[in-house]
Amino acid sequence: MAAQKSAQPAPSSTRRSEKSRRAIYGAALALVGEVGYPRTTIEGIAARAGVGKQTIYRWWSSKADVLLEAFLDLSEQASRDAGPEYEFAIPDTGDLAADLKAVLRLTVDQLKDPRFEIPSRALAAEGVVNEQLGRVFVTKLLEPSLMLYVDRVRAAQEAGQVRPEVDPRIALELWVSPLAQRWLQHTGPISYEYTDTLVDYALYGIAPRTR
Amino acid sequence: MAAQKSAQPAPSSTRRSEKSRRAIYGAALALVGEVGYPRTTIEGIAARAGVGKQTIYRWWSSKADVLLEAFLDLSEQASRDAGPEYEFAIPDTGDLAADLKAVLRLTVDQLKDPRFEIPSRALAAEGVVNEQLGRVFVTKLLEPSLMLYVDRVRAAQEAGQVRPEVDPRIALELWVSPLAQRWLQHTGPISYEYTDTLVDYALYGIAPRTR
DNA sequence: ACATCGAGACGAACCGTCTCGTTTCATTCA
DNA sequence: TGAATGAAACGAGACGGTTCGTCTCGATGT
Repeated sequence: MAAQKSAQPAPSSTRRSEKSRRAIYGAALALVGEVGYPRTTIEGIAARAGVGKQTIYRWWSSKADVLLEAFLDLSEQASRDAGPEYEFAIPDTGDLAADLKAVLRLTVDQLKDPRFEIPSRALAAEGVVNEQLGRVFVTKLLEPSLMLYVDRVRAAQEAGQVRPEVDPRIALELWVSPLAQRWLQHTGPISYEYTDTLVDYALYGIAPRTR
Repeated sequence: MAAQKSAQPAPSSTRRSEKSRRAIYGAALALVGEVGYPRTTIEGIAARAGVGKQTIYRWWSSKADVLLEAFLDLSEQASRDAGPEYEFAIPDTGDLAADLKAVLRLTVDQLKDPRFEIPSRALAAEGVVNEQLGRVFVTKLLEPSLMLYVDRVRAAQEAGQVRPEVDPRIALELWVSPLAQRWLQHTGPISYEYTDTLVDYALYGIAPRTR
């Protein structure tokens, strides 16, 4: 379960200090939350963690890389805390619209949780400009969540609630992307009413229903 | 037409050197294109523009601010080049789906134009993390384009092609946001087929059409 | 034993501020 | 009209401060 290995680091060794690793994660997340991403420095993280700078440079390639792993660790920890065998998934009550609305409401709450907001904003921003990091961010954090929607949409297709020729991977973007963009770029407010509306539009379209 | 005034700067005066301003815009855009945003520095811009650092600090508050105005200037210039009285708008042939698909295809092309890609990526990224700049970016660049969709959707509503209770500002996000997210976060490929599909899903929904 | 550890010195790069003379330009006055 | 004037912006770059990433140090711990 543990041991994320990044691309380049891998100097070698099992002598690595677990205590330092955790202290670095904690310091990085704390600093980003307190002073923001741009003013979070490697030197600051090292000092706060009570660690030599070399210990950071030995195992990570950049500030963004440290924060990415710290955030991945936080996410894993959070999902472990949510229950030992609780696997997050989208409910299937048979009513696709209701299920999607329920999950999106949870997402809205999570997007507003300050514990997640600043680090994920920082990572998303870095990913926009740094394609390599962006791909890791998307692959490890975003894509797994999106696949849950793919599964749920496929189930709905089998239940005849979604047209069979619809591509689930594109369909999910009809509600995920608008929410993501409003959050990321501050292009509009985020509310339960908003996400409910998105689901309705996505399912039934904006054209008149009786053609 | 000229004279963008930023929020704070305003030291005073009409003695401002137009030549320096343009040289700074050019240097900023060139550097961002060549070495990327993070390695573009104020000192670098000043040197490249043949300008003293103070001249930059006098008129702009940050690297992001310089680049934002440079990009705004580039956009204005581009739309002037596109024709003296050519006002960009969404066509209205009476066929909403076709009109949207046509405009989105143009957008796809533009998103892949390297002249725009790197600076707008950099600005979008900065806007994610820097809310103040983000709002200017959204207000001055993004929102005006989105309003064109609002107008077109409203026309479609009057023509009975879109349900009257639909909120046009939310409707447009069904095709704009997915495209924006794929581009910004590299979450998927961008193609004409993709945007065509988005329009179809948005207009008619993903649920079976005959209920 | 030996690689990693905490600590911090080191030069380089930029930061943002601050003088320098120099240039530019609106105003003043011949 | 058209030279002289003076204030503000200008190019250049020195300056101290911060952070970078690299590099020694013993000390630690496995």
